[in-house]
Order: sequence, then C-alpha cells, then structure tokens
Amino acid sequence: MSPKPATAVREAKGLELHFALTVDVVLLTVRQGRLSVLLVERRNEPFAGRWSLPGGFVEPDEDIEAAAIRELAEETGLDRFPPGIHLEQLRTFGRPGRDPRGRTVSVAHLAMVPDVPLPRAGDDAARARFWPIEDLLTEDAPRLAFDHDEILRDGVERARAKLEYTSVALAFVEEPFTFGDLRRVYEAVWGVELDHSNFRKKALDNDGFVVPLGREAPREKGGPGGRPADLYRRGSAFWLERAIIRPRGRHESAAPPGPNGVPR
Amino acid sequence: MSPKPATAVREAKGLELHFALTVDVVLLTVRQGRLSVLLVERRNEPFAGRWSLPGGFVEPDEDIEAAAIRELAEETGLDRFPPGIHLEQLRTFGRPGRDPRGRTVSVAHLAMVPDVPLPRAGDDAARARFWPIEDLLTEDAPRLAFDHDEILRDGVERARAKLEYTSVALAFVEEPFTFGDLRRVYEAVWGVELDHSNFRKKALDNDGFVVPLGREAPREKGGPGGRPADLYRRGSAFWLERAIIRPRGRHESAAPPGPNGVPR
DNA sequence: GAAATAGTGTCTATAAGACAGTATAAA
DNA sequence: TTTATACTGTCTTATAGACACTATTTC
Repeated sequence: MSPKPATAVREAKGLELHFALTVDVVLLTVRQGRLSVLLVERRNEPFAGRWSLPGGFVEPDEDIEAAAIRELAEETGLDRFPPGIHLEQLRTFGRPGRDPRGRTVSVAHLAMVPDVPLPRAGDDAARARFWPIEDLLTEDAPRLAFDHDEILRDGVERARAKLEYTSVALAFVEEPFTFGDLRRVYEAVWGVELDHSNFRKKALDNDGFVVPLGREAPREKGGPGGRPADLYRRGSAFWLERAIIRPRGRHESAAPPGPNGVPR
Repeated sequence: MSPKPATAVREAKGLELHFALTVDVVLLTVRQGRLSVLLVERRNEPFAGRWSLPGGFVEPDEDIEAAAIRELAEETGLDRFPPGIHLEQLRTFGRPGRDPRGRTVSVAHLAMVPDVPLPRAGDDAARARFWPIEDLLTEDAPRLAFDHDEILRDGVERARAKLEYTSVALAFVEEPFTFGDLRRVYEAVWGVELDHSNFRKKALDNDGFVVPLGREAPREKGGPGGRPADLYRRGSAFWLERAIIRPRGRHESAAPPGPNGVPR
C-alpha cells in the first residue's frame, strides 16, 4: 500500500489529525569503561540551550523507525550505522503538556552502539556529546529538555535488564572482540565487577552467543601487560538460553505505581 | 501545566499536526483454563464486520493511558476495572498504510484481568467476546482488522515472558485465591503442565508474591473431590526475586530481524 | 472404597559463585 | 622480577526438577 499525500490524509473521512509525532533516541555506548548516552544541546525553543535526547518530528509519510535513524544521522553525523547496532522501541510518551508548543507524542527508542567517534553537531543541535550516565542520574545533574530525564531512566533500565537475557551486549563491541571487552561492557552497564572465570563459563554456556575465531589478540604497546586474549565474533543467537544474571538484587525494587495505581 | 485547546495547538509555531492517534488494547484473561483475548466485531468501515482489538482515537487533550481505559469501557462495558488489573504499554504501531483512511499511529496496550463477566457491546462495536488464543494464532484463524494480528502476537508473547519474572499472573485471579488457581493461570498462559509441588515451592520462595490468609477454601458441591486448599491474597512485590521459569526452551527462537536488519 | 486435589518432604542433576592455579605478555 | 591480564579447573552451595508420601474432600 502506497502512502497517501498529507492533503488526502487530512481530508480522509472521519480522521482528525490532532497530533504531532516525534521520535527520541536514547543512544547508549560504553566509553572509557562508563555507560554513556548521546545528548545534543538544543539550538531552538523550547528549551533552547538545554541538553536533550536526539530526536525530531516524524514526516507525514515516514515510518517511525526510519525517522529515528534519520534523526540520529541529521543530529549527530552518525549517518552510517556501524554493523551490529541495536535499535528498538522503548515506550511512547504523550502526556498532554509535555511539549509547551502543543500536543506532541514521542515514540522513544533505545539504541546501542560500539564506542564510535565523537559525533559532529548537525542542523538542529548546537553541540552533541556523550555524557556518562552516572553524571546524569543524580540529584544535581543538569535537567534535560521535555520529559527526557524520564525517557533516559527508562532506556538505561531497559538496557540493564536486556543484557541479562539477550545478546544485546554485543552491540557495544566491535569485532573482533575478547572476553575482556565483553565483560567490561557488562561491568560498565551494570556498574559492578564480575568474576573473569565465571563470566566466561556462563557466556560459553550459551550456544550462538559468541563464536571463537581461534586467533589471539596482539597486545597494544604502551598498555598494560598480560596474556593475549582469544578473539571472538558475534554469534547468531539473540535470546540467551541461560541468562547472565546481575549480581545481588536482580531488580532493585518495586516499580512505582502507574496512573492506574498498578506497577508497570 | 494545563492542556491547550486544540485550536491553539493547531496554530502553535512550527508544529504541524499530521497524525491521528489511536490506542488498541490486548485484554487477556483466563477462561475455562484457556488464555483468551477480548475482540470486538467492527461496525464501521474500514474492516466492517472483521474482528479487532478494542480501541479508538485518543482525544486531543487526553492522556494516552486514559484513552485506553476509556475505550475499554466504551466498547466492552468494562467501565469499572476490577482491583488488581494490570495495564501497560506494549508498542506503538505506525507503519504508513496500516490504516486505509490515512496516517494513524496506534499505541498498543496490554491488559490482564480476572475472568470477568461477558462484556456487552458498546457504541463502536457490534459484538464483543473473548476468543481463546489457540483459536486465533493458527493458519486458518480469522484475520483481524488492521495489523491487529501482529499486535496480538506481541501482547501474548509479552504476557508469557512477564509471568516469569514479575507477579502479573496475580492480575488474572480474584482474591482470595488458591495455589491451584494461580498454577492454572501459569499453565493456561504458557500452555504447559506444571508440577504442583515445585510450583508452590518456587512461588513461596519469592517474598511478597502471595500472602497466606490462613483459611481454607470450602470445596464446591458437584465438583471434583480433593482436600480444601489454603487461601492467599496478592502480595506487594511486583518483581520476583527468583524467576518462575517456563519449562523447556525459555525463549522459543531468535527474533526475526527488524527493518534495520537487527533482532528486536 | 476409589478418585481427585492439596500439602510436605526427599533425592538427584545442574547451575552459580568463590577461588586456586597456570600461562603469557609489558615494564 | 613484578605486575597485569587471560585461561583452566575445582570445590561448595543453591536451585530445579522428578517424584514419593500424607491429608482431606466428593462420589
């Protein structure tokens, strides 16, 4: 089915077009051992000068996911997505009043990428940079534009949970990678230290998670010493047969009740 | 912040309102030992006469979740939600062309309720009834309106997964309930048989999952015999400390790749 | 009595976690 | 040599699953 022009849509019988639709993206990466998110400094009102998640309006005949990819490219210069990138819908935020300009509904996305080069600022963003999560989810952190603080918290929690039972951690590393690389991803996202030996055992217990390349990584000169590590590439499995569970309380606490008085 | 009238919204600077916004609800329940979903027969075009998920347009100044609750009430007569009901966002569907009338974006929701009385048809729906899931997810099942087949599959899979690591199964039972009641919920949603003894052990291992009431249920006359069961009510925990895992392959298979070539 | 359902306990296989020991590199 | 990292194996404990046994009801 081909999309209709906006004029035809507007005149369609019984269809009232009251909403502006946007996409926002929580783009996570691991840099220098810290889970970080890409933020852009807003150039225009509302919230000019405030930091926000990259995003923008969906075009009238554009698919939602395509809009998320396009906005990432326009605002950050990430115009060619690295292989293995993960992109999924997070949740849709549509509280009346969340945008002072009027009724906008935002489909939030979660993306995970390897440690890519620093993005350049695009048309809509004055500046774009990665922020360590630990510098944002505190009391005295800068408040983000719109309801992006809430979206960011949702995205981080989704990522932390999803590392347990899927292979999305692989989206954070570039091939080939070592078990050390992969373990440091888990440690950065979860903010914990993991036992080398047990981590390897659990990862290898999951068929199709990682594939050994049978070679050894040369150590970088100037770095620390140590035995060269075996190299791996991403396997084909998405769901892990045996979850790699976070140490301690697997889920921190009970979720806050939603508007209906029900935990989400 | 108070919502603005639609006219003000439409004239807001730089805000083009190209989208109609709808909500759809996958309302699940367990009836006669079978996981079932509420469907309504459409009265109006498009897809008049086809079965669809209950749902409809979000009003210009209405919160999205409130719209989901309102539509359920209007279309099904479920105007007073039973206590313990669960309602959460599922995913947003916005492919251009999914609604032949023009560009509509639907925020799909997942709801779980106890075995409530048969709903009555409302204004927008000719008929409303519960359909067993097993009669819908097969090859020769009736095709639902719009992309509701896909939404339904998403909702059922979400519910099946969420029974493992949260207490949402409690949304399917009325208080007080027995371990037999609760076990039959898991069996119906997962389509498996569970060992009585081990199920009880695992449920009781989770603090705050269920609370014993210290009384015994009288057996119904006319039914099968058996020792009267202890009664329980819902506990306060939402996340389960120790997941109650499905037998066999916990996740059936790898997810199909999304538009970006990446599993969701 | 038989059949059905509920509650309790026990045994075994497996998985999780702690940790010791060996291997190979840089400085 | 010391330090740092990687790989391998072992031991203990915890959990999962199978299943036996008892308890209390209907028919």
